[in-house]
Amino acid sequence: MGKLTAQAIAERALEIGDAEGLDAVTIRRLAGELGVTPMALYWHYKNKDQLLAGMADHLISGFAPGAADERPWQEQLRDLMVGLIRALRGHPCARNVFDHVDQVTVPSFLAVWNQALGLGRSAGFSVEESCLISKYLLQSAIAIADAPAHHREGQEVAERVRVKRLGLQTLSADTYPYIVEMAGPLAGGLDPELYDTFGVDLVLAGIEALAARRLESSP
Amino acid sequence: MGKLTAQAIAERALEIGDAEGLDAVTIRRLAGELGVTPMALYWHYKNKDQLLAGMADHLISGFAPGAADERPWQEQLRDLMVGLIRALRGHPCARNVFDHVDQVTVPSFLAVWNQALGLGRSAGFSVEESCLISKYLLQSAIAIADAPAHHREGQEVAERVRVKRLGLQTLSADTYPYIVEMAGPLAGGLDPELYDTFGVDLVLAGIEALAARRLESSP
DNA sequence: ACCTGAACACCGTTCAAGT
DNA sequence: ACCTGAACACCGTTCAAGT
Repeated sequence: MGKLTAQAIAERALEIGDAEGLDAVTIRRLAGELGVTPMALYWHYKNKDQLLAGMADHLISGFAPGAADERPWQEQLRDLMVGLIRALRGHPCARNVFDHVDQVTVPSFLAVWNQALGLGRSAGFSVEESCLISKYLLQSAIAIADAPAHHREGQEVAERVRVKRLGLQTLSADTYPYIVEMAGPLAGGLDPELYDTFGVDLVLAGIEALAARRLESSP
Repeated sequence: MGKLTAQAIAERALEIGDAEGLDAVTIRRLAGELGVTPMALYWHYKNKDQLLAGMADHLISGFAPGAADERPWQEQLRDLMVGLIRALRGHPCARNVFDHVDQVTVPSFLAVWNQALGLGRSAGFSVEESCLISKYLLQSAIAIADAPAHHREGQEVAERVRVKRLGLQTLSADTYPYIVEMAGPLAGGLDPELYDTFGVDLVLAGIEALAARRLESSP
């Protein structure tokens, strides 16, 4: 089979993480599946944090944002967001990976971030505001990509949703009336289409609204 | 000293997590600090996940949202968000805790969530939309509360920000021009005031904009 | 009800050594 | 350059036993 390379290790780690959760991604387990000694991995990654960063980089590596063009910034920001979501979709452990990683050490993520920063600036936001907007947009994209509604519609995930819904429905309807009422959608039974469009719309609507406020206060 | 109770254990765990990071919160370490055998903790929490849920619950327990009143929903949603942010502020490990916990198992979090759901409904959003909005608002609040700008202004955190900024500044200015330019604010050197107000404004502006769109499309 | 002691099956990582 | 072997200092958790 293929040679043992940093890339191959990260890919295998993602397979394990997607299938069994990030906790199952262990140096020893990973080495075992790759038919190698645990220490072999330390040649390619100097520790587990670096491996996680490698996984994060691999997750985004397929999505290189094109150079900024002449279209309105709203459109480009939306493309960036849906592109990122699409790249992370199908990797259930993606969000978990990014939670454990210092995003500043992930080159492909920095590339996307850089693009978002530029678009924020061109929308008329200050340096500080652009930082906040971009952080917020990227974080929201990661969260949206993590929608349970989209994870491979396996039998066992449907079962987990069912259990979760039942758990919510059996809560006290006096103290948590709305939770009980909306147990179905809350547990993950949402329309995937709506989840994506609505989430992206929400983020972009907020950014656009603040951009408009900026313009009217300092014309 | 105080008796060994689930509450006391969660408090001590939060102290460790806030001071040294969540990884330092270990059953054995925690038991040691409490002057007790590791197994003693298993009487109060049946496993570590339950302990983390207890920590999450303790984080929010100080913030009980008042019943919904007659004020406009925008105002109440804002109060809910800033209240949650204030409750989590000063607990650097809060975000990490919530990342590891199934939020549905945290009663005090469910109470806040329930409130947000109700306000979403009263804003005219559908059941599904209210679910998405509330999830999004709560998640954003947790992220905003985690602002590095707010963590106890200790010497060592200032040093970490400096190192991070330098790391960003020494990146290739060709591939990441905006990142390099905005290294300062990106590394965490933002005005705390701006961070909060702008973040909350962003989320609420998005929600309000979508509420307005709903009204005009189905009057 | 509340806690201890000993044991099990794991971790990440270092360090010296092999080829 | 790339990988192995043995060892260290940890983990979470179970299970039987104490009071």
